[in-house]
Amino acid sequence: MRIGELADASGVSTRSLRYYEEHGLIRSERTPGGWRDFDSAMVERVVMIQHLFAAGLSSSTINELLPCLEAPPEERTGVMEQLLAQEVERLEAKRRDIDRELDTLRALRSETALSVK
DNA sequence: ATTCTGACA
DNA sequence: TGTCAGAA
Repeated sequence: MRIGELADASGVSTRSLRYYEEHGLIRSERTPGGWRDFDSAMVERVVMIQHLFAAGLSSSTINELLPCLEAPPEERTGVMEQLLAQEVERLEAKRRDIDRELDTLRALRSETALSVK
């Protein structure tokens, strides 16, 4: 299938599909005319990648994760569990940062409110 | 009409 | 990531 068809089938823009390929997340054949030719089975893989990006993972992390997700459960090593645990930790740290920022802003706002009255 | 690459008021 | 250009 061509890139436009894959885009329609997966809901991922052609721009993103080319980006995925640039970063080695997906592969494609080329027609004599130079057009990308994807296997229709690529649809689910692309959707998976989209979800991982939405979770804030980097393309390099996704690249490490994909082999694990596609390998049969028996062959899955602990790297997947380790990577995911690491991402969870990263997001929790980010949340703590945001909470800190909220505290300082709320404190500043209450001070400001008092002086304006 | 569709895709390709490269670039960004 | 969108989008536009210029070419195929």
